Order: sequence, then C-alpha cells, then structure tokens
Amino acid sequence: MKQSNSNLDSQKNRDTNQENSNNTSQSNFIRQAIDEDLTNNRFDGRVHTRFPPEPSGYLHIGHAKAICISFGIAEDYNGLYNLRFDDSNPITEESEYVEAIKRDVHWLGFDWKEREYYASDYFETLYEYAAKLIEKGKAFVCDLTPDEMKTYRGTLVTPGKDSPYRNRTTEENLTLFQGMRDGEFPDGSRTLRAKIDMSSPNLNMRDPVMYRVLRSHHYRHGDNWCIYPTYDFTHGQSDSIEGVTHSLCDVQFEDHRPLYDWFLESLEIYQPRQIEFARLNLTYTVLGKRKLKILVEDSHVNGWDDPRLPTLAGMRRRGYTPEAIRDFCNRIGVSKADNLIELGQLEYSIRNDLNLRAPRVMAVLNPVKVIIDNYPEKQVEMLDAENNPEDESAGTREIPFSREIYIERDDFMEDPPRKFYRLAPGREVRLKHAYYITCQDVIKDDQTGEIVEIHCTYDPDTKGGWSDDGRRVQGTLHWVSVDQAVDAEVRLYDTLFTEREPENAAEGTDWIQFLNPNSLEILENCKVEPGLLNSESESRYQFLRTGYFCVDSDSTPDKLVFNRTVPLRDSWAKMQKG
RNA sequence: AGGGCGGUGGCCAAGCGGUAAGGCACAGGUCUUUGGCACCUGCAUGCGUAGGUUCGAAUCCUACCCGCCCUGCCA
Repeated sequence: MKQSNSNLDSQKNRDTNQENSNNTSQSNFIRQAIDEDLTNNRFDGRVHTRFPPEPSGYLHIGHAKAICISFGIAEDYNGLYNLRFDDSNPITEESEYVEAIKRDVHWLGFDWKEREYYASDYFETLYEYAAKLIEKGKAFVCDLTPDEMKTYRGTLVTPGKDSPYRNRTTEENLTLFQGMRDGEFPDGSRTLRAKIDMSSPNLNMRDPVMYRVLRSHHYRHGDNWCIYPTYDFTHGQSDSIEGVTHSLCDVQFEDHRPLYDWFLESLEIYQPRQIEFARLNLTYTVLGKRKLKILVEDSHVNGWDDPRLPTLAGMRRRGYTPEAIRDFCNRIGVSKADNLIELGQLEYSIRNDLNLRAPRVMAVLNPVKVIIDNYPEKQVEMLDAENNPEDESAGTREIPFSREIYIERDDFMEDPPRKFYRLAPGREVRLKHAYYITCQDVIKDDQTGEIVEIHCTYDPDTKGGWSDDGRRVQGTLHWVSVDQAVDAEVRLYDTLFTEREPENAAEGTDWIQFLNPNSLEILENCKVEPGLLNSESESRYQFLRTGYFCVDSDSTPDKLVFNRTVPLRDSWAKMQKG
C-alpha cells in the first residue's frame, strides 16, 4: 500500500515536472528505462542516482554532461542523488581534487546535501564481501605475476587458462587473503580474484582481480590498508550500499555490466541497474583525463583553471555561467551513439544566457584617437546609457563624453569597400549614446603611415544619438572618452587546438602537435569606460559590439584584466571572409 | 578474428508499423542607437547498404558494410 502510493507520487511528480524541467531532454532512452522501472515498481518507485568521480583530476565539460544526466534526472523524478568519490586507487588520488570537484559541482548548481560519500569508506565492508565470496567458492587468492596473468588471460579470440592457484581451499584462501591485508606479502605478489570463467568472450569475466597488494598512502585513510579493491569490485557494491537505483555511466562500462551484476548476485545484496550512455566529445579540444593532466603538468596551459581548458574551473574563469553549461548539456541530448559536438553549440548557450544578463559597457580593444574639433575643449558631459536593451530593469548609467575619444581601429577605413557601415573620410556615423560625428581629416605617422589621429566634427543637435531631421547614419560605433578611460589588459582566446579532432587528426601522430600557438592573445593597451574600475572578479559584461568578457582573477584596481568569454556573432567579419 | 555497442540532414537528436519533431550550423529576408538580440523563410521523397514481410517500414525479418569499445593488479 505504502509502496504503491510512493510509486504513484513519483509518477505524478514526474508528469508535472517534465514540462517545467530545465534538465535533460524530455525524451531519452534513460528516462524511458526509468519510466519502465517505475511502472513495474522495480525499485519501490524510487529514483536514486549518483555521480562517482575519481579525485585524480579536475572536472570538465564531459563530466558536466554526466552530472546533468545523473543529477538532473534525479531532480526531475523527485529522487535523490549522491556525490561519491570513487577513490580506490591511492596512487593517483588527492584531497586537492576532492575539494575542486565539490566546488565545481556546487558551482554547476547541484546540491547533494548530506549525501557525500567515499568508496574508500566502504573498504571494511568490501573486505567482508570479498571474504564472503571466498567462502562461497567464488573467489581465490592468486600468486600469478602481472606478466603471467596476462598470458593466462588469453586474447580476444582465444580463451584464457585457469590459474594454477584457482583451486585452493576456502581455508587457505581465507588465510592468504587475511595475510594480504596484514601486510605479509610484497606489493603485487598476490591478488584476490573472482572465480568466473576464463573462457568467457568477455575479458572482464576471465577471473578479474578484486584486490591488489599495494603499499601506498591513501589521502583519506592513510596507511590503514595495504590492499585496495579494484574498480569492478568497488563500484557496484558502493551503489548497492547507498541504495542507488540507476547507476548511469559511460558506454565504456557496458562490458563491465555482466561483472557488475555478477558480484551483486553472488553477494546476494541489493542490485541497482546500470545504464550506459555515450560520453561527450567536443570539437577543437580534448576531454581525456590524462590528456588534460598532461596539458597542465607539462605547462602547455597555466594550470587547471586556464580559461582555454574545457575544465569547469577553466570555463568559470573564462566567464561561462553554470546556467549556460547546463543549457548546453540539455540541448545536446543523451544517446549511445558516438558524437562530436560542435563548439558552436556551446558558444550558442553562453551567448544566449549572457545576452539577457550581461550589462553592456563600452571598451575599445584596439584604440585609435578621434578628435572632435568643434567640441569645446576641456568640456566633459555625462551621457545616459542603457545597461541592457534586453532588460529594462537593468537601468541606465552615466558615461563621460569629451573632445577626445578612442574608437576601435577597425571601425575606420580610409578607403572603405562597399557595405562598410563605419567611419571613413566624409562619412557620418553615430557614437553610441552620444552624437553623430563626421570624419574631416586623418593624420598619419610620417614614418610608418599608421593612422594616429582622426579629426571629426560633431552635430550638437544629435545628442543621445538621435537626429530630429530624420537623417540616417551608416553605423554606430562604441567609444571611450580619452581622459576618463581606464587602461585594461584583455585576453582573447582561440581554440586550444587547430584541429577539429586533435585526437584523430592524423594516424599515428601525437595530438599535442595540434596545439594552437595562437590560442591566447593578450591586448595590453585597451581602454574601458571608467565604471569598470571597481568591478569584481568573475563579473561578466558585454563589451558593446565585440563580445562577452569577464574580470579575471588576476585583475587588480591598478591593472584591470578581462577574459573574452566568447565574441559576439559578427556577420561583417563573415562577409569579409567571403 | 571473439564479445559488446552503435549507424536518422554539416553537427547533435526525437521517432518505438500509419507516411521524417526540435536545436545548433548554414542561406535569404524583416527590424535595429550593438553588422548583437529578436522575428520570418528555406534547408532529409530520405533514416548505413541490399533484399524480404506488410495495404503501409526509419521502425519487423535476413544478409552484408562501416564506426567505437574490450587482452591494467587504472577508473
């Protein structure tokens, strides 16, 4: 009675939630599987998932997809979700990573409440489980060396051979296993193995290792253990202990599912359902954990939070919002097919989010000076500027205007092509929020020919950027008043790799060679409006007409530093490329 | 070669025997004090290939082709 009620409840919740859900797509094969389990009352109407990172690196956008799937689905079904550190290999794991992972998952917007678990906290239970399998004759201590074991395992097409130690007695196995735990044997000398089937076509079933002897300091349990369980003997049992219903993971674990089920069935304990989905691949980047580690450790980038990295820490620093990342994950969907998502998809999500939220400001990245000859010297007037045309509640601000201003060097051409709607000799354009100006003269450096000053006149009757006589102008430029301008450094980013698929670009070549030498461009001499002087780290803006930017953590009041999150779409640039 | 899983437009992805959703990208256009945003229009007689079943097939059957994963005491 109680069970069917909770089942009904979750069904109802699911129905009402799906419409308003901001999580993964309305229909996918995982949701269908869960729906089936719900109607069959397989887990008493419960939905309980988990995200199981190994604390051996930083989370990246691929993990974000996995988190959005596991946690997002649990949210939608009104279920629960755990954050569990899969820390059964002390060699690669560190506390720094668990802190970073927690920070990033929180930042993404998920709250696992008190359900923060560590597989290593189950070591004692796991040990008992292992002993139980020995007693059932389903596990044995093996003395084969790694090389020997490899030989005995056979190949993809030939069956393996039974280990000569496979038939030890239960008593002997128990004693030996206890001895392993007690430190009686050297590292690597013995393993505990499941007794399954050395001729199975699934290599994972050929008597897989459950425990290895390994004297390594565990970041969480110190030197309490000198034997550590393998992933296969840890993961499913951890899911079981936590009461997880749906264990969602990467397709690479599909081959492990028979083993996952075998352990749980042999142990006769609660059995969750593992469902696999395809991992994310993104163009112009790499998402492999070891590859990212190489980029960081070999200093190809500046740390795990380098804005060029697809790590969540890097993306955060770059200016990505958690909302945009979640939106991206929801848009790309979930399936089992190999995929390669175009970077443009991610860029769409961040532009879409920031367009509605980011205050507009004016910043000149590559300045050239404009002198308005008929504007009174030393006069400074404050002009009203709307903060966000997409959001009236964002209000307005005042910006200073004066006789000398900076405009973007690209916004002037001496000999413009057709359809160049900007400043040129004799042309009149609008300065955003200010006046119409007309170019009268250009002053160049005698030596280099570089334009050093552009002389213009303004029309005092066009204040605010309007003309009563209905006169139209060719274009609208952003600008910053010279005297009030604040200097800033702006970091422009391009893709980290030059190849769409760096890992598959050329057979037998090293992906590292496809690093983009121009992935970071630093502009030292940018001029931004004075209001930006006190902006806080991570605050995000739209620099009018150029892109979305955010204040970098390197920024100080003495030296502002901005990262370009993503440029605005630029149909003019596209036109020029042809 | 053995096993597992995939193959729907340039990139994702719905679809579950009743005659190919949607998004990104792209191409036109409208609007515009951002060459942004928004809005409109266009974009698979086709669902890996070939057969078959059916009144009807992306969906069912058969064979074949292609791709990815698996021979760590990593996860």
